[in-house]
Amino acid sequence: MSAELFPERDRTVGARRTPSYVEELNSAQHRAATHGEGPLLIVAGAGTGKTRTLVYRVAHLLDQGVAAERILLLTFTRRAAQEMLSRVERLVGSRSRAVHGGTFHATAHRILRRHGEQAGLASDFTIMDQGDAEDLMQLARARTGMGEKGKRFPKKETLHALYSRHINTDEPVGALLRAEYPQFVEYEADIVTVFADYVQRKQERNLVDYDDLLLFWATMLEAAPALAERIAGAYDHVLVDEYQDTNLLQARILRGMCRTHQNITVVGDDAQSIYAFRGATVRNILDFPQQFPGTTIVALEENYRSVQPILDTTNTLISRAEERYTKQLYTKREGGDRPWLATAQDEPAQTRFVVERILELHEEGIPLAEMAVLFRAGYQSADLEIELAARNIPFEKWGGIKFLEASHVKDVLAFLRVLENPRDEVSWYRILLLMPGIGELTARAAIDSMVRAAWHHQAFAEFAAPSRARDAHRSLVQLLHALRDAPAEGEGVVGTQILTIRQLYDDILRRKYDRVDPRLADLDQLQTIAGGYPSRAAFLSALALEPPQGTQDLGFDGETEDDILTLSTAHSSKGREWDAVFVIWAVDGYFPMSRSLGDPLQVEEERRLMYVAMTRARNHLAVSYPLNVYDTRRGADYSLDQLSRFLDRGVRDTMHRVVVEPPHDEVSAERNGPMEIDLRAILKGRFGGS
DNA sequence: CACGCTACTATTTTT
DNA sequence: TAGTAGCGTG
Repeated sequence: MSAELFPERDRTVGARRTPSYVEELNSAQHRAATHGEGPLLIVAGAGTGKTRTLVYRVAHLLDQGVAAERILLLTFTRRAAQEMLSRVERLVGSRSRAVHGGTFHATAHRILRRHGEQAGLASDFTIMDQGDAEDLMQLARARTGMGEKGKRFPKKETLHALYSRHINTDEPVGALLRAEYPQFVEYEADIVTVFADYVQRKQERNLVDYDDLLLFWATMLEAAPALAERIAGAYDHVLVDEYQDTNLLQARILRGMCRTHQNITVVGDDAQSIYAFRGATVRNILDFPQQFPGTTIVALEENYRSVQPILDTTNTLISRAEERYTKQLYTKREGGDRPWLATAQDEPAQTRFVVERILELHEEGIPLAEMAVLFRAGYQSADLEIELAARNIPFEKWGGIKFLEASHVKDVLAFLRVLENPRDEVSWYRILLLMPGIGELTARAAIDSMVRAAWHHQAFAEFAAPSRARDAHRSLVQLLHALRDAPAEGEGVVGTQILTIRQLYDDILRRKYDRVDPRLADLDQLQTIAGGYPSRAAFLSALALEPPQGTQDLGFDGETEDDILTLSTAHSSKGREWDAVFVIWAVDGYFPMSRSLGDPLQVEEERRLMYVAMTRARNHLAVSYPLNVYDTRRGADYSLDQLSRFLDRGVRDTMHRVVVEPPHDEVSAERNGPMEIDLRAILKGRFGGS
């Protein structure tokens, strides 16, 4: 109607599908979404509609006539990228599909595949995930003879972490050693030798690690003007989510990408910075206005997620933090209960509390999919997982041990990798050691002979294996031969290749492991996943950058449930929200972790992590902790735990205290008189058990 | 030289 | 608990 009455006015508003920003955004969100050119910093507290604002901003840019393919949206996780892009599409339709969105690493990968050759990088490089990189570091450690310095020399994980920190932060190795690993300071020169060998090895084998992806991207932007022009020139607007979790290297990339324009939008919350361990620095967001002069700052403070009692608790918790953009989150959401603080006798009691409360809330009509249990570290949910499985409550676990880290999966992938990149020493080594009759020395001899043959195609076939390894050598040659002859591209080829590998490998697996079935099931799953990729190369790259979240044990296969409880590490919970959230193991030494206690900065990060976990809740929040922990690390005895230091007096005052009832079987034992004989303890005793 | 056995140890978080 | 370093045996 009004369109007919005011045709002119309608035209000035723009296309009909234009979202009505004013109606759907509050004034701060609106200001951010419709910001014009120039740097923009959106300081967005938890639950303040950060994603919504960013989504509308992309829509706004499209409406302003910016071509979709000239917008680059960088996020921290794949999930965030997918969610953002699909929400933009829902808002403005398919024209948004050309928006480039992804993680820093995935975007770097795309750019390197396209422009890497002009920077001296072979286009068929293989991406190593963290485990691969550590294995290669181990090789460097062993081959440089540094591993034999006695037990004091850092392990491959430590070496890799140190190397990665160095690349991501630009801090000199010596400084990092003094700050993080004072016990290894004396080995600085040796460590650098190992690093040099690692880098050398990486290049010879045509391998690229996660850090290289970012480093090469940044370097091309900074040191190759013509190349930088082509890379950065592809985009007119760059938007970055979770900016508080970027590191110096990523900041360099952003400066490079915005060298000709200043159209950079970053969104973040300094109170949710939780990735310092991988080089992220909250300074990036605190110093953004200095880095990009003329920055417009917009703060989002109205929380749409949580009820006020939850905000009271989380606001109090984070008010203890030191340096930050001060925000006081508020909400118009009335009512709601205070968060619970549940004291349990021990771990089983805590588990029982969580499960029973989940069932209770479920009875009240909250779907399992709207509930989550969060914890500091993956293993902390073990007891809960067993109980959930026993009670047939379907759950899905995020974070924790990943599918690809399982050694049997890595074994199978090693075969594919060798085919894809015959110089992949790490994978060769892995495969060779699997074979009966081949040990460390034979494996090294085989690799050395391949090196001498310049990794010629037949190099392995020509290797003169010692007699005890003859059979193994022959069957491996046959297998690789068959795989090389197999079609390289087309529907399902990778799955077929895995099937071929398993003709050899399944027997090895049965010999190597006790619990065979779940592992075989994992390989079935790997085969299924592989079926969706057109080529081996595509499959391997995708695995490094987009690891599947499949969990092996205790999963619920068969009928696919759609109402599933979420278990997640606090880290993996970032950016998500649920109706009801449980935070378990709120014990000093667990959350915060004991390892962080020596460093005030790390304790602060743990506090922010607790804040992230607790702010995921919309209506119900329960924090729980067991009083006694049976902990083998502290001797074979129960120890008394202390509540997490983050739940100090002031925070507790905003919460509702609950004490978990003792278990039912003890109650019934009391009814029947004292226990005369403990059958279970006797049985355990037979095996010298605990 | 491979391999099975035992003892030990270190155990976050993610791309 | 699981992965691994070290050791003894065949």
